[in-house]
Amino acid sequence: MSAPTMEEVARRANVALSTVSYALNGTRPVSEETRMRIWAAMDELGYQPHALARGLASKRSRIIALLFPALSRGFGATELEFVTAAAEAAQSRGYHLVLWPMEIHGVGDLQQLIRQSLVDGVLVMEVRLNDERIELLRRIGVPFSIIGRPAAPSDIGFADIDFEQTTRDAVTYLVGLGHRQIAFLNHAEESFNAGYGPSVRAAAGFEQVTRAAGLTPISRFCGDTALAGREVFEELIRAHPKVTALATMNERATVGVMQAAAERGWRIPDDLSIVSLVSSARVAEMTLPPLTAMTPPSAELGQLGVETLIDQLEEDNHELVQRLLPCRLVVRGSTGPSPDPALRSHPKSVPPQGPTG
Amino acid sequence: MSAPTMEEVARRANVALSTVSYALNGTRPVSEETRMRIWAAMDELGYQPHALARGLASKRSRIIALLFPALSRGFGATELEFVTAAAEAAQSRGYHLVLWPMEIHGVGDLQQLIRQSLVDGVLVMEVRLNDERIELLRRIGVPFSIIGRPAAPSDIGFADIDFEQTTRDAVTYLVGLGHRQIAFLNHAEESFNAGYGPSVRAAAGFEQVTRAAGLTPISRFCGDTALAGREVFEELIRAHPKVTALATMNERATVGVMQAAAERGWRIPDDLSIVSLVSSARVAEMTLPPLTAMTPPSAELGQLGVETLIDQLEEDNHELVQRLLPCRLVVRGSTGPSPDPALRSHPKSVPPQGPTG
DNA sequence: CTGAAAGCGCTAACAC
DNA sequence: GTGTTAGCGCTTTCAG
Repeated sequence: MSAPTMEEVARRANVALSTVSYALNGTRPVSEETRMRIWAAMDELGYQPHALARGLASKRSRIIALLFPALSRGFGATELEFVTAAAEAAQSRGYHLVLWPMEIHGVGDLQQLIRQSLVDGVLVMEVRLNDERIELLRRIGVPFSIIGRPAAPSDIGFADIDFEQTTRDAVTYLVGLGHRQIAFLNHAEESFNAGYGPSVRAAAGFEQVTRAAGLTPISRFCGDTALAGREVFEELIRAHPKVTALATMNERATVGVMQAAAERGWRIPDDLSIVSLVSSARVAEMTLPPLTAMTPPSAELGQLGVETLIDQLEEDNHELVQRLLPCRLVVRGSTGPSPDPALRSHPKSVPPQGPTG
Repeated sequence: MSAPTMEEVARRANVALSTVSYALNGTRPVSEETRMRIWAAMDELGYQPHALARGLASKRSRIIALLFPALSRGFGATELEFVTAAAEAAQSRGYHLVLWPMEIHGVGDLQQLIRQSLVDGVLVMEVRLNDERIELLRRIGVPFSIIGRPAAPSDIGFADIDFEQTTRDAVTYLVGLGHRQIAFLNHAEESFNAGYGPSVRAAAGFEQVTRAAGLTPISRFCGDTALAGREVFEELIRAHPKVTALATMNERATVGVMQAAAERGWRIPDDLSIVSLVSSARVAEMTLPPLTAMTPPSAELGQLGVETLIDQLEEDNHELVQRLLPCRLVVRGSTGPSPDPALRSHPKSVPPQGPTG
């Protein structure tokens, strides 16, 4: 009933217990013949090494922790894909992935968890520019890699979406469609000020690309809600009536924009083009028309994050991996050639109408 | 630098190593005074028990595995919320949650994983009516609990959405709005035939409630894509032109329905009401109008699943927990009073138009 | 190339 | 109440 141990394997193969260990781990050469006998014994018994015992003796648990902020903003299908990919990558390298949901500021808990010596390393996601967790991890000396980038990532491995490039690509695409007055709807101002990476870097990318194209950058902060989207869009259009295209950072706000546009009698993409920066297919396909979006390489990031970490754990002189991956443009129905803004209808004829009306 | 051990704590508190262990686990009474000394020593040293050593000695790792199908259909925000809740529940009971992404049929891998004695129990999600994993788990003798229900769940703990009740509630709500011709859009026929629980049970619930209300049940299978949604809806309306309300199982199909309705010139909810069965807020709010939906109790399910499992692990004579939780109705903009079907516009005037048009 | 044996840090008898 | 000690199943010296 109980699982076979290495000792039983050794007895059955007529070798010393340690020889089985060596054969299993390749830590020391073992003659072809004995190895065969050992293998045979192992699968006759259905032997699997005991993970805890192995970890205790070797001081390497082969478990890594995925640290993620509990139910935070913007946690959706994209992040799930990421988590899945991370777990699969870990598994395929013989590791396990444990989930540590945790408030960004729950640094005390983190330390406790790590002191339990359960994990060899930590993968951190949703990293802020100045993230307490990074500093703590570094101080404790646990190997870790991160998804996202802190302010000065000089000496840590990371994988991140290239938000600057993504934003540039999106705007370049809009410019290619003939749009000249392009606005950028960022996350809320608080996020930006708090140094939230996507917000800060997308803004930088937008500045660059619009200036490089000889356009005037128009941008707004906007809370991650439909209501905020409506309000900000209304204000934006009043201030810049000639805007014909929008790049948005948040899907809920995007829906608000679409509502507001519809109430104005504007059709998408005929009167207004919208490209959503960083939207998964699942979400982008929920709107009418479906959103042209920059789709994040979630699976690649998850895999890359894990690989980076494991390399670091296994190789002594590993090279530091720092990778930026841009999102892929997926054209759906929310973008089209630039209209002549002067020909669009005016808002006065359509009474404001609630989303549930 | 290296973590303090129990021995150091014992020395510092002037007690035997075992006394520290007893004080820590409450396995044996320890006098108030010594316990205080031990506690003091523990937090002066910042002691945390070594998880692997403890697990090896006690034969209980305090790790549970979450078995989930890798990137399967319908895996989204809802499931993520569930996973997060499960991880939090585990953490708050002193357990860790490891992720085991795995094909439904990768039953051999499951066995290997379990033989490693890494986990005390397994939490299975996305359970099919006849799920190979359940049978294997039972045969191996690992404690487990499940989210979802297999065909004959007589002797295993589970937590599941009450799809029958959920569907009844949704239809009852529509009936209350005056609708009399209500159609049900199930998942694809293959899912149903494969015994996919949500599909089978929601269908049963729909039958019951419509008959009880003296209505004729109208239902269709429908693939989980917008295109399928459009096609099935068109066929449905041709066959049953008086249908004024729809209950749908899948969000993508729902979007297709909304497209098709819009092309017909029908307004939602004025000409057609839609209630989405089992949609998270995040997704339901992406459409225009936002979807009235039955929102799954994801967090509760995750927590319940973990609690059920841990109870089973810790108590000897645990009672079998089998819980069904209905979804909560959240009214948004896609439902309203029943229109007079005769007054709705006819499709001929509006040319068919692609989703990206 | 192989074997013997000393731990890894803790739990749980078994003593007193 | 507390102390002593034999493992848990494996890795890894140290001897051959």
